[in-house]
Amino acid sequence: MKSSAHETIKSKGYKLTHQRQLILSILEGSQTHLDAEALFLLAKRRDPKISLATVYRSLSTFKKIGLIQEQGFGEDHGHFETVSNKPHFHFTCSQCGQVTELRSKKIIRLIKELCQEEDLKMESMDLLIQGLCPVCQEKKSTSTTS
Amino acid sequence: MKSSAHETIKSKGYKLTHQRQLILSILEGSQTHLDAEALFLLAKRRDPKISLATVYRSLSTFKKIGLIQEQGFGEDHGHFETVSNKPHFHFTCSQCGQVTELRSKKIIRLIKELCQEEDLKMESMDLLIQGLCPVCQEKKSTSTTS
DNA sequence: ATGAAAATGCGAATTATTCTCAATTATATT
DNA sequence: AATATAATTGAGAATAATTCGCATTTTCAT
Repeated sequence: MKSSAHETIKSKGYKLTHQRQLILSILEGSQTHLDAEALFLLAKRRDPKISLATVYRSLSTFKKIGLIQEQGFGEDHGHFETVSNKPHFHFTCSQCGQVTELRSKKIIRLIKELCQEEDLKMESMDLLIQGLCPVCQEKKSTSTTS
Repeated sequence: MKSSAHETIKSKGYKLTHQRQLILSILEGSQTHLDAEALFLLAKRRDPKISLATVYRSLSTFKKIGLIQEQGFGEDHGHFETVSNKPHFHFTCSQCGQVTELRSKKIIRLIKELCQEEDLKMESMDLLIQGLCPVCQEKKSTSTTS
């Protein structure tokens, strides 16, 4: 059975400090992808003494043990989210930036097969698709510019 | 018909400077994902006067018009590559960091279908998979540490 | 060729991230 | 519950990455 993130931290020999618990809980509770600064600001509301360096250190530790992943697509600096066991696909509109979550069991299965064929043990996957959302397609076809 | 990157730059109203041509040609010629600094160093070999700021500015322009994409996965800062019409899948080993390129016509087709179902017009896709490469799986099973 | 607007190079300014080190804290052991 | 010890933290300095400001140069339409 999959143990909680807390167990994972301890099982890897890291200490379960409450700064780490706090940061983790913020990441888990957030639907958006936070960057270090945003995370720091949120964390500070619950622990005004927490340091930005600790946020960075925690993120790098979490990343090392696979609790989170960094997303750097189209952004200027790193954004983080917890790794969910359900891999998801992000469609980002190149015009308005809106993100749509997609999912497909079939595709996930095929990707897993592809990895097995190559003898790669998959831990996580993220599919990042860029293009035009329905609204922006509409806009583009309306403004009939050359 | 798809016009070349040069055409794209001009068609978007940007000037085709030779710094931009140089940077683009390096990106196109490179198989790896370069970061701004590496790109700068390479560019300097052909144009010793080029400035790092120009590299950054070009990258951001290219990104805006969709010529390149930024990859920030697992790295500390942004890496870039030209958007190819052939989407590819990256498998990154979480232990050694080695990248394996994968490809699957079937998966690409399914992803396209998925987008069509949702009325999303795809421009590019990138599948980022993380896990253990064969070598690191071997290592892990050998060192039978609790 | 000429002029206007855009892009460049340079260094300074800003932001993002990492490091150092003394003080604190989590955990295993008693 | 108290203690030892090794990891972690906070604070700010140090470093790295990115952007900005502006004088000069270049592109491109005329």
